[in-house]
Amino acid sequence: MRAAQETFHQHLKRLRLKPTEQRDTIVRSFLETREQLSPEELHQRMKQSDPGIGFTAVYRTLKLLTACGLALEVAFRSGIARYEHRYNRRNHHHMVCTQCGGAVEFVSPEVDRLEKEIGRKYRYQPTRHTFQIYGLCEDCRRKSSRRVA
Amino acid sequence: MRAAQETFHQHLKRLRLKPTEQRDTIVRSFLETREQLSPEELHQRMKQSDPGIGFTAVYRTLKLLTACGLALEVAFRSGIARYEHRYNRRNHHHMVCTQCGGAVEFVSPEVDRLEKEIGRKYRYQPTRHTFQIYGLCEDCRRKSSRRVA
DNA sequence: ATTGCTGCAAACGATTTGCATGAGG
DNA sequence: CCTCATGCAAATCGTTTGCAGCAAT
Repeated sequence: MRAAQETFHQHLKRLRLKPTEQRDTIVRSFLETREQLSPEELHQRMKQSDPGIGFTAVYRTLKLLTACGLALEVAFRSGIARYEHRYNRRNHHHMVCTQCGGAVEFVSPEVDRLEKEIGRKYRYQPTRHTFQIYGLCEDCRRKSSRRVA
Repeated sequence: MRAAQETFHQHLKRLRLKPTEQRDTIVRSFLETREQLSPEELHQRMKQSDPGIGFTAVYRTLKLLTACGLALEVAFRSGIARYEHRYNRRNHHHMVCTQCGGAVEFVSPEVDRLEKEIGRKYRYQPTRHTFQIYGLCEDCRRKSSRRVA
């Protein structure tokens, strides 16, 4: 956590931006949360630590976090951005339930291998990828089959 | 193509909706196009076949096409929806250049295998997935290294 | 002092919806 | 006829930006 904050401050310094109370509050809130958050949710979550903080700061800080690699955008539904932090987190992916919106994480080294392999083949320099599986989770499957019966 | 239109009409019938001139025009235009299209682009493309068609019909028809499995949403940049048709198309993925926005297609049977495997493991019933690789294409890499030199 | 930061509200772009009119069964 | 579809314009949603005042160097 210390280290991540350090990374963030380095990034600010590089861009000649200023470390401020609000930015630190937002970053701390963000790093503390294990799940993915929409800007909206993060903003809500911060009402406790500092009720005065506005959307603007949240959006701008998430952008900074993404730029320095501490946050990753994972778009589950198009039109709503979601972010998750990259600090102390294994490289993983999500399987998302299209009914209830819940998600489970899974790890698959093969996907990283594929990224490199395909990149080489088409002469791209790959920097990142998205991989998400959509479907019905067990609970929702049960519920929907019950509805039919 | 015939078959795809048939699928679409079946879907309309199921929902007690009406097959109309405009819907058919939009579907035809969409199926004829091999690349992914944003609703905006599809709307433009139809100015030729029927200049009177509005955004609304395009958006609504794309939604219907997605619902009956003929269209797939592939979100390259968040905030702009893009659709590609699933008719007579191998299951493929995209590698997208973050600089110029260009994309190449690639096919990887492993990804489909992974979908099933992970689904089984976590007791999901997977229906689809997204997999995209982002990076720099050869041209853009050359250009950006030249700029440094 | 200077430069950048903030929250607010207005602006924005993509998508959706309400409504009066027009087309399909 | 009755229902649904259409195009338009207005509404909406998430996100971005301009601005006047505040805070950090």
